[in-house]
Amino acid sequence: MSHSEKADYGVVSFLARHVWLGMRAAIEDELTEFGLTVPQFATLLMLDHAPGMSIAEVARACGTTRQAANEMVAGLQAHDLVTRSPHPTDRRAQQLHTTEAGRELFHKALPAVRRREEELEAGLSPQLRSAGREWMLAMAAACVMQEKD
Amino acid sequence: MSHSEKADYGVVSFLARHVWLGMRAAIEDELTEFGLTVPQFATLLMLDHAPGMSIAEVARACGTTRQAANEMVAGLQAHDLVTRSPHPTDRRAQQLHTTEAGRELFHKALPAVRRREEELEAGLSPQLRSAGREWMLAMAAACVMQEKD
DNA sequence: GCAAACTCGTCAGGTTCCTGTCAATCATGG
DNA sequence: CCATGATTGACAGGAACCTGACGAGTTTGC
Repeated sequence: MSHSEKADYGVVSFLARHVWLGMRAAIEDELTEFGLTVPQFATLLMLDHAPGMSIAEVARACGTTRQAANEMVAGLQAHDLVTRSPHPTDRRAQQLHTTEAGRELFHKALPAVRRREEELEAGLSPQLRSAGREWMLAMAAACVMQEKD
Repeated sequence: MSHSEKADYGVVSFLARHVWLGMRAAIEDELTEFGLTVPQFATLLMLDHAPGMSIAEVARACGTTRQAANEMVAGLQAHDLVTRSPHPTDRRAQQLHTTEAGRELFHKALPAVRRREEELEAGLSPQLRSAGREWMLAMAAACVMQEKD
């Protein structure tokens, strides 16, 4: 009761952390029914919108490292959900593509995740939901600004 | 440029994750000058507002496990920033208290963290900042609701 | 009063992720 | 044209965290 409302007193970062942890637990609960982990789902989300990404690009988009992304993609590859193929022009990089099974599983999992997120936001007004997204987009942009100092 | 603005397309959870990661990197950068890690600072924050908390209470407040909190407190204890003392009534629990050095270090680190957070929010209107907090508080509350199902 | 259920701190084991490094490859500037 | 720097994927090693379990202690319900 008190550990989530006043514990982060005055430190916005920890409030953001609690939101992320809570939402991750929610979508993790949905994804287990599809045999996917949260990072794996994130990778499928990226590859669905931008096929042919490399490991490094996925890592940057997910906010993790190349190694973690590499192991995660290996897991997806073991389940025949994605494929690695040599990049046509860059001989260092590998193109990642979702398989037919990967796309099918992803498009079944995505609605479940979206629905769960909407359930969490059910009690909020459209204005507040929009403002929350606006605030997060602005903060994310401000955070990437500071990285290049 | 594009990896933080459209990558989370439609999935709010990942947007929240990027915000948390960015803000954590920011305050982590400030805390290294004081020799503190982010979880250690979080623990000092909790203990400053509620002295005498137990390990388990700190773990719940920080959104982590008893073991992680235990090891973290051991680190703080090694630097003489907190003390463990037996609980007066509950013989299982241990009371955690900040030492004088712990309070002094914390009250030097807290303004640095606050200032860094304000810098990140510098370009936002007061209304948007307030709305962001309101959205996160509501989401955190909704997430703890779902946990007891 | 007492047994069952719960919570405390702790230990062991395993998983996940990160840092640091490497050869290979691409990009950039003189 | 070529040297320097940056990037990609991979490899080791370690740090941080979690799950599962345990004895000890407390709370709850009958």
